[in-house]
Amino acid sequence: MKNYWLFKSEPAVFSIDDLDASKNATTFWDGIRNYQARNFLRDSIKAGDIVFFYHSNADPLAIAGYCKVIREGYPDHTALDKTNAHYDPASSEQNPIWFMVDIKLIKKFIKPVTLDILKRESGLKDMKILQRGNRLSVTSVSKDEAQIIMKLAKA
DNA sequence: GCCAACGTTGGC
DNA sequence: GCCAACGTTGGC
Repeated sequence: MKNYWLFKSEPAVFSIDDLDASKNATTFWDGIRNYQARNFLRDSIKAGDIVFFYHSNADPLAIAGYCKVIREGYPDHTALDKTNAHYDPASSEQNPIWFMVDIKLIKKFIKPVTLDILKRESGLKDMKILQRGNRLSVTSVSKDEAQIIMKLAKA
């Protein structure tokens, strides 16, 4: 069964346009250093799942498009790279702590679905991203929520 | 730039 | 194992 997710990214660091410009519009989602998000990446996110791409710390704050998971969880090699900002000395090739998936851009929304719009939609009031204080950068999205978001993107 | 919320760290 | 201190996130 196909599941839905939402990944946050600061466009100043990596935007949906950066993804669009990547080879095959595909990237590995590296640098996640939070255990709850790691567990999703390692255990729950499956090939074929849909990922909404959210721009945080941005203008506008919005879901900018969506992607498809084309490779399931595998070790995040940036954790082993001493020169990388996300280097973690506790991780090793034998015992990787951090994981990532590969995603491919499917569609960049013509009109991004802004946070304001999401907030006004009663069917989305339980979305993780709308909960006060939620900082988790990888969250699950229900099928109903996903359908509403898709509809809003076409509106 | 502010600051609330949260996860992590480390002393005890 | 508790919890205060700290660093980070991210909307405003």
